[in-house]
Amino acid sequence: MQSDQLSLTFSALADPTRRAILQRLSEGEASVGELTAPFAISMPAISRHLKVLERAGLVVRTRNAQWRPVQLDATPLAEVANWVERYRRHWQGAFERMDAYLAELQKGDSDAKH
Amino acid sequence: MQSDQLSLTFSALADPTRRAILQRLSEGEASVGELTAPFAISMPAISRHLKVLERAGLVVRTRNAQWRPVQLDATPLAEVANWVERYRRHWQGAFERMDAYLAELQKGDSDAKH
DNA sequence: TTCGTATTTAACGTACCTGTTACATAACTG
DNA sequence: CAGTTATGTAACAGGTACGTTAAATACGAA
Repeated sequence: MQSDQLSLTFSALADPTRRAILQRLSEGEASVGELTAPFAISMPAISRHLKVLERAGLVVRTRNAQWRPVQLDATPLAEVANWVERYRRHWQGAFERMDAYLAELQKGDSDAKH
Repeated sequence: MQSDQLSLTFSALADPTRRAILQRLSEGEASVGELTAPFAISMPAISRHLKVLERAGLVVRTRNAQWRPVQLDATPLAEVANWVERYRRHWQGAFERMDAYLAELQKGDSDAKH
């Protein structure tokens, strides 16, 4: 019951096979067979992954004779980038605190040596 | 069977309730009860959402008497930002093509009028 | 210790996810 | 048309996700 675009996109991206498919497609369109080859799973399984990606708007499928070339459509990723950017200051803050902590450790360390 | 960090993070983010929890936590730590209040679901349900977020490394839980304050840890989002950035040129490309298409439509339009 | 508050865990139901194999469909090819 | 190739759908199984209510646990206070 999660039909909003962002949820759809995130759950599509949650599967490593689907992310690998997107990466492959970032180098150019491919047929279902070509997309299946690198994986140890059956073509129907890939076909379903493509269906998920299509539903999330991450790929588009055209038709060329008996092939159904698949193309990347990265548009929904803009929304993801947008969403995650709102948290940038938080993780940067965390990294800075980590740096400070490490520096503090270092300091305590050299203190202890004297 | 998806144990890599990125998959864990994406699936944690795939749920709107969990994203809302993160947003709330971005304003400061909160107890489980405080996190439950805005939602129409039970506290056990929220507790399990927190477990998912914790497993993904997105929150940390401490202890304060009978409360278990929850804090945001946005660190895993850095990896998400990193991942999605690799596709920026693709969605920007798509937007540009869209612009070009609209411009073309516009042009054809005014041509037709003359 | 006993009670009240905060939270987690247990047990359960329902639905979805992801893979499989077998079969169906679509389009080219002779 | 009959055969081949490419892909999708059906039916099934096992695991996971997410919600519920009831019971257990942890801690503070009287």
